[in-house]
Amino acid sequence: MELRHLRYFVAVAEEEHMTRAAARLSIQQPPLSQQIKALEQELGVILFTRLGKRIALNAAGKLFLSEAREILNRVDEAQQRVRRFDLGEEGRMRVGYTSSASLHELTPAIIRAFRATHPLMSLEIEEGAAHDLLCALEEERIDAAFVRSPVTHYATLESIELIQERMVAALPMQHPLAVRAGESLRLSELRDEPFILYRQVNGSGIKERLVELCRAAGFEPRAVQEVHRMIAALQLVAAGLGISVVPQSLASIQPKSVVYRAFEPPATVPLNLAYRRHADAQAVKRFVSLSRALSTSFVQAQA
Amino acid sequence: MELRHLRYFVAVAEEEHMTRAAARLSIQQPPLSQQIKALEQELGVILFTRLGKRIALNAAGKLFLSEAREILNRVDEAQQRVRRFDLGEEGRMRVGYTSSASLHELTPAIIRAFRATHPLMSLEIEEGAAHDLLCALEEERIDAAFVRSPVTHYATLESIELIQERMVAALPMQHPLAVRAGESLRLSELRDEPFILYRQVNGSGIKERLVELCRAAGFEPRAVQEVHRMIAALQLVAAGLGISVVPQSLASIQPKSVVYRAFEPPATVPLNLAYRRHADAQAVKRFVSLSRALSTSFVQAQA
DNA sequence: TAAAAATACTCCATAGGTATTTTAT
DNA sequence: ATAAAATACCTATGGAGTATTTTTA
Repeated sequence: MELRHLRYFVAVAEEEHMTRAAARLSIQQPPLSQQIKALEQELGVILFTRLGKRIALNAAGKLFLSEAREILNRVDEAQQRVRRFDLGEEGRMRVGYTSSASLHELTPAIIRAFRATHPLMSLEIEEGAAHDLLCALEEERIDAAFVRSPVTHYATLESIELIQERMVAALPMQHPLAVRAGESLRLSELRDEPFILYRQVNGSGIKERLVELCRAAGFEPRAVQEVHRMIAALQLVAAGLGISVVPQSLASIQPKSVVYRAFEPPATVPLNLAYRRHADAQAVKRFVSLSRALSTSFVQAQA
Repeated sequence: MELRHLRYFVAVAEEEHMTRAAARLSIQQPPLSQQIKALEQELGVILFTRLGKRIALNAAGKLFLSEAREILNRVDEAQQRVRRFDLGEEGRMRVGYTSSASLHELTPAIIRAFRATHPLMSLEIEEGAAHDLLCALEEERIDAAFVRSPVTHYATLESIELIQERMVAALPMQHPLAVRAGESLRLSELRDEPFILYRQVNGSGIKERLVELCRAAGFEPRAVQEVHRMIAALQLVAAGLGISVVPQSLASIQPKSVVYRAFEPPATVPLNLAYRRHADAQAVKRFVSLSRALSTSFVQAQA
């Protein structure tokens, strides 16, 4: 049995007239009669009662008509769904982000824009540590991730840099360096300071960048405390336990009892969007290009 | 698109190997490759990633696979359903009966037997007056009906006589004729008795038969009361308001205060099974032949 | 080099067309 | 007498087969 048989059957059932049904199907009457006959033979069931000219469904035919209609509808739906999926309009998009990425306004802006432009897409969002997210990406548990770290150690992944965000020193109010708030600072001035850092295993990827920057400035940061979340670090800074270095976007979180100073030359950390190199779902490509577009206009708006 | 494309697609998706899939489908590899290509072209969507030898579903293909499987399953189910329906194994069977028919043990016996032998069939039962049931039959609201009346006035209907049931006189205990209980009676002896009859419009069809019998015996029954249900008639007999004539099977309903006497020669009323003359559903034919078989063996068991 | 998919082409099965007959109104 | 379905037969599209090339592991 082929869909042709179902299409022909539905036409005859609806027209109750072979010749009209044939015209509607743009074929001649005899082949239509033949195909209907072939269908009945394959099923082993008579579907129409032929009373001379009149041709009408019998009880079995009525049952089969509803089945045939549903099948044909389902075929149409399947075609539409796969086409829309291919265009990236329909389907599922799972996006992960690290906590520090979520604090930058660009991340929620991208999510909002994607949701608005892809209303049929089911969009799932989850927060996680950079390493966990990148593993999830490789294992196809998510489709894209906003992270601070590079993806160089993940063979199947690729990333684009959305922005380079400035980092700032977070100092306790009573700290000597806090006096000249508003003026910029050289990273090497923090050489002997006690650092509050973030745990590597659960981190967002910023710690590695910070250590890299310090080494470039000629020293190894001395950690007095390691915390899981950057907000916790700011609270410890406010309590006077040490200093920290955080992305600018975090400064708004903890404005009291903490003084922020920019660096000169600037110390920056990237916000990256990671995805599988050979992601074949169009939705991912759309998400990436939308992210790129929004980040570009964001950078231009700042300048 | 034809079902062939879906069948081929599922085979390739499951085998992840064109040549093996072709073997499974009992065709050669090149036409299979062509059909898959044609499918992808018609959809406008690439379903497989070809990495040299490897051939595997991409994201769109995975979506389409589940759709294709469901469609093919649905086609199989539709075929099975219509075949089973045609055999009378599956479908819907709506049976009506008049109240007097339901009181004869044969009716529930037939229903039980049909239910037991047709477990997939949804069997709907309803009680009603003979005329209403026969109209419902003509209008295809039910498929068969147990009635006492003939179907001669209904052009599209036909009926078989399941049994001829004896009628008995129902007499108040204090009635003169009740003295010789156990002995048979001649119908003409009831010539001057006050009859309790059943209303024609809502009746089971027995009243007409009774009037017919009385006329054959040379008199017109004199009705002192008309009731809707035969059980009500028996209650009035018990109360001494008059006499009645009822099918034997009703005697068990009201044994107290009523004396039953058989007729000689016997007065009988049929139990008929009515259905549409050109009913095309096999289930109806099965129901009729089952009823005929059970009634035959019932008659033999009595003899 | 072997194994598999793609390409090129050929063939034939069958869907569909044409002509005619049958049937019922 | 007409209109429609069925039957018979023919045509030709396209699905499937054969031969070959391309590709990659």
